[in-house]
Amino acid sequence: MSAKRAEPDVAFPQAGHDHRGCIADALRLAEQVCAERGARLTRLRRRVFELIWSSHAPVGAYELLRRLGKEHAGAAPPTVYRALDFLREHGLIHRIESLNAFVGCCTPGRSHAGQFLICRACGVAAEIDDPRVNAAIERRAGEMGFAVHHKTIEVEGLCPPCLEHGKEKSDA
Amino acid sequence: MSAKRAEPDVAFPQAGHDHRGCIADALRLAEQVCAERGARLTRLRRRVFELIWSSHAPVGAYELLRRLGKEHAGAAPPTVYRALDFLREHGLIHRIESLNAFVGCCTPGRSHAGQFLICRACGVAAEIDDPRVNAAIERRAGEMGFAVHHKTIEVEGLCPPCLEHGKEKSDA
DNA sequence: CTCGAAATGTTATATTATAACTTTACGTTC
DNA sequence: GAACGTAAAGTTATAATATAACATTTCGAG
Repeated sequence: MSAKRAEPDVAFPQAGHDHRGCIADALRLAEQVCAERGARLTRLRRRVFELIWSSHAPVGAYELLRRLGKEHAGAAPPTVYRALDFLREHGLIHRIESLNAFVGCCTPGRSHAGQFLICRACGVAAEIDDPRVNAAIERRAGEMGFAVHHKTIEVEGLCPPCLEHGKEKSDA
Repeated sequence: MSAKRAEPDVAFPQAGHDHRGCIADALRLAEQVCAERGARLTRLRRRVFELIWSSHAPVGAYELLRRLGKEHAGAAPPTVYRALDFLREHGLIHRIESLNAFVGCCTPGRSHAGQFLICRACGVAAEIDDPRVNAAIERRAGEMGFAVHHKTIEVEGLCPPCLEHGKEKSDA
């Protein structure tokens, strides 16, 4: 289904990358994670997961609801939020606090600092998990006697393709 | 009015610190910044600013509205949001994305990466501006060809006093 | 098959934020 | 100091995001 992704997909996708493959890979990983944990990736949860993965740009809960509603009668806000809660509990997606939106996790089961570079032109969020950034934060926190529980690192700016083409608001 | 703060107040306040002094200092700095910029720190804006500074814990817009409402007839959401917009434009406060809340800036006019350590027990947010954290992020972004525009760095955990006393939900 | 727990459906509402238009305040010019 | 223009604040309505609470359905374990 997919030839790419020998390594975690941490870069910004090139135009015309094999996105069908991204989705398939993500779904396969999600199934694997859920199987290991005995978590039930139901039809609804899987569908929400696919909708989130339909692009590399974070999606809002109500946008998911709109997309879901067309095929799923009786979908209401709790429908979506519960699926999102499940997916987050199992590390399959992340919430982008600065956008009130959700994006697929490229490395479920792995580290998980939750660091993102987010393009303000195309909306794409690239998950990075830079050990130097983590170390710098842990170090400073340690110096101040602060016990770190969770980090939110969201960097807004322009991704390489958008910098080059000077384009606005397309999608990936 | 205040003896403390020869240096920016970047640490977690000790119990019983001179908070009146914090407010007075913040207000003085804000007046200075506004004067330099020809910005009008009106009575309303000043009052919202004081309310934000009434603690070191970020405050929600509607909480500000409730506090304001007791003394300011006809206060409505736009009243507060417009004041918040003004204060943010001039770098006098920060928005904490992960809390949908606002907190005073300790170093208006200065650098401004907007990095916070936020205690999940007492709610206090300490603004740090760690050059190593900044450098690590800039470096990674540079390697990826990403042009950084704005960083959101919010670290949740336990501050030293709360770690020691194992206490919950007081305030500063 | 039955039971119990987990998932989902359903209705209502809380919380956060902004749009759009009106009125008031206030500095500037004459 | 009167007239004007702009910035600020008032006012009403509504958009966008999120959760509470209870009913029903699904589904696997036994």
